[in-house]
Amino acid sequence: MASITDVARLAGVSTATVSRVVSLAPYAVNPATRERVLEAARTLDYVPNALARGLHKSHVPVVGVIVHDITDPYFAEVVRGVEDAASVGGFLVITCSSDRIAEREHSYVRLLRSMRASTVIFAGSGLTDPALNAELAMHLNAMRAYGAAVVHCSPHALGDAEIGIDNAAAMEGIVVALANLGHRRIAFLAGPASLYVSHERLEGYRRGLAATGIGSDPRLVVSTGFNQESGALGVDALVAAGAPFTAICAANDLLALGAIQRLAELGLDVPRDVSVTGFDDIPTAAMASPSLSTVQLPLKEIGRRAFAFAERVLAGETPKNDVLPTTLVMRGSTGAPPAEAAEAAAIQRVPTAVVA
Amino acid sequence: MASITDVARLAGVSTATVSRVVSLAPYAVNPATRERVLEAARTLDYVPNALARGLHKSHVPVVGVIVHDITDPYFAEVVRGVEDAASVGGFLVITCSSDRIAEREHSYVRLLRSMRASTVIFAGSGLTDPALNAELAMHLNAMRAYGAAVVHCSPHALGDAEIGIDNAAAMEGIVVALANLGHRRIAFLAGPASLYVSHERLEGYRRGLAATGIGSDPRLVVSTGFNQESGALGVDALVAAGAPFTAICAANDLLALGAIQRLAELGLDVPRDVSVTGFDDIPTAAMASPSLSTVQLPLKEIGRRAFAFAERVLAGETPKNDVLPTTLVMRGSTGAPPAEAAEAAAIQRVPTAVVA
DNA sequence: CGTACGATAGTAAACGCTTACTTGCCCCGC
DNA sequence: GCGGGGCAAGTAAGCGTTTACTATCGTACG
Repeated sequence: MASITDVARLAGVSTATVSRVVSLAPYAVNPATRERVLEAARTLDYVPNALARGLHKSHVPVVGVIVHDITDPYFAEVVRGVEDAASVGGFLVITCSSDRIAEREHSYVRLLRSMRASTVIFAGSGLTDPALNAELAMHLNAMRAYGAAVVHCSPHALGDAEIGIDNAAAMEGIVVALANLGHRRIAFLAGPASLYVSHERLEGYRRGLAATGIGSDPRLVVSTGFNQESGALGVDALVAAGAPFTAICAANDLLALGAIQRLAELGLDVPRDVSVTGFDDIPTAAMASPSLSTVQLPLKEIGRRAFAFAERVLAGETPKNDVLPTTLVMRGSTGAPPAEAAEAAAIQRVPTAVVA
Repeated sequence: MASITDVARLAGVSTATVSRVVSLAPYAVNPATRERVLEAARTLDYVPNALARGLHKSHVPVVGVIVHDITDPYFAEVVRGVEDAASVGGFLVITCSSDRIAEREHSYVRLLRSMRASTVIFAGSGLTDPALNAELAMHLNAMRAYGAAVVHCSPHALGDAEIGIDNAAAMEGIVVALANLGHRRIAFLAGPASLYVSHERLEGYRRGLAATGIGSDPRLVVSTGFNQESGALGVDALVAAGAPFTAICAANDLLALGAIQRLAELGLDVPRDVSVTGFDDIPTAAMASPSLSTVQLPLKEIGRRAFAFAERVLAGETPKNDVLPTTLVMRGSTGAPPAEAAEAAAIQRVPTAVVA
């Protein structure tokens, strides 16, 4: 492994000169000398040591992205966006799947700090865990102290996302759309209460109800996980609660997909018997059947912007926070509620199916 | 940012002692002293600088995973497996989406090398690009020279995967299964010819045909991309080729899913008119409709094993290569071929649909 | 003709940590 | 009583870069 010293020796110059040419420093180097250095570097297959460079500069061109689970298409998209933006500047992207476990999130951030990552992006929502958030704050401040940038793509303990979307407004929109279709009994699969984003989306659901004059029924709101299985479980909980409903509004797509699956198992047709909506518009949403009505988030763009934001912070600027637009996309999983009689029939059918 | 010097000063010991306790070195340190050091470290919120440590050790606990696209569930699963295994040892995982572009792959590996990553795992198949492979070989050798481990999860230019599956055998199995269902005209969506894995799967297809005494028809094999859109395009190509078929065997799930979609648009029912099979068993495969018959790969396990393999290499051992088992899972997208008449009808219907 | 300045290149001091070597003690056995 | 051995801790030499200072050489200018 050739080092800068070897290159310097071969080119017959000092290491300072080599450094100046290979690191593209804004320092005048005689073109002839420069060429000689480049030639030597090529001959020796010299690749600068980023660690040594980082040791000196106090941080390395690495951005850590904390996600809940890279296997969740939502996060995969965001990470891809970050990667695309980061790679043009020669930054590497570290993904950290926390599984929403405070301890894992904390230890990942610590690791990122020990690596002197130049930026950490929280792709998912923050956890409502005071102990974690205190620890986190310490690490993040230490990171900022050595010059790192910190970006959130979702609400978190310390406030709003630097790059985000208006969760409440979007959710309100989809509830209103459901109401416009004629639904009055709209259930809500709320996601984990331990996530800030769940609260925002629930708030949007409530606002949607209020905006359309629909009274809220606590039996129609169930707290869940954030994956497909939770969607199925959520439907079971709703059925067990006993309050009739003609639509299910889920806090994310995975939940909605799971709900549709369970509904089918219960013999209920979507959207004939029950309409279902998601949130996020992950790639699968469009290709599921029925295709899912949902709110489309510019996931990749969020990732790209998050990195761009960090880049500006690293450059010493103080960029403004950004709220990206979302768009409602109504597909096959929503329709008018069944006629009064049909509705009653559908509801009655449920208990039977559950027993079966 | 407290450094080891600060801790040493506060604890009233030398930096050597601090290093010995915080780096868990196998060196006797008086328990009382150790406690004093730990206490000082805690007070100062000291986190060791991994760069400095790595500069000395010649590599850092970072593993780079080269994938084709992190957004592809196949790779997301593998990466997650690597991450799970890596995180227990305090390793960080860098994901690099190459999009199967030689230049990107090359530049990612170079970046990983400059960061002195301790291991690089190629999750996807190698590209059949001589220039790239030569460059790659250089970097990989340099990395091995500083102590890094290199692992492949798919066939590549230099040989078999250290951790892999038997692509040909698995593909042969699914073709045989189709033949057992009664299919004799089985088309193949082959994936990109630029990937080694495509060749292996094609080979399996051929073996399956041979094993069941079905003659091969070149019009039934079409080279494609590796994503959903390519699957749709593949169906179009097959239709254009004009040779009748009752089943489509795709080189991966995404392709199969795209094919099913296109088939539906052409008015063909799966599996009544055409059976379709995939390969990989990504999460979506089971929840698509019809659910996809495919070959299940232990994706996460592959990731875990790949890291475990690397870990052993780093420890100086020479682990054996591993071929993981795959399992055929027949679901809703496959069935018996249509009766002779129905088959003829289905084939006849195609051209019309294409025109429409 | 002396000087100051621009253009280049070199010197050497960090950056934070690990570790081979050295030092200082204390205790044991002859 | 003293040499030797073992435990603890310290010293200091790197690891590969960057960069603030210096140094050198012409040359243009007063």
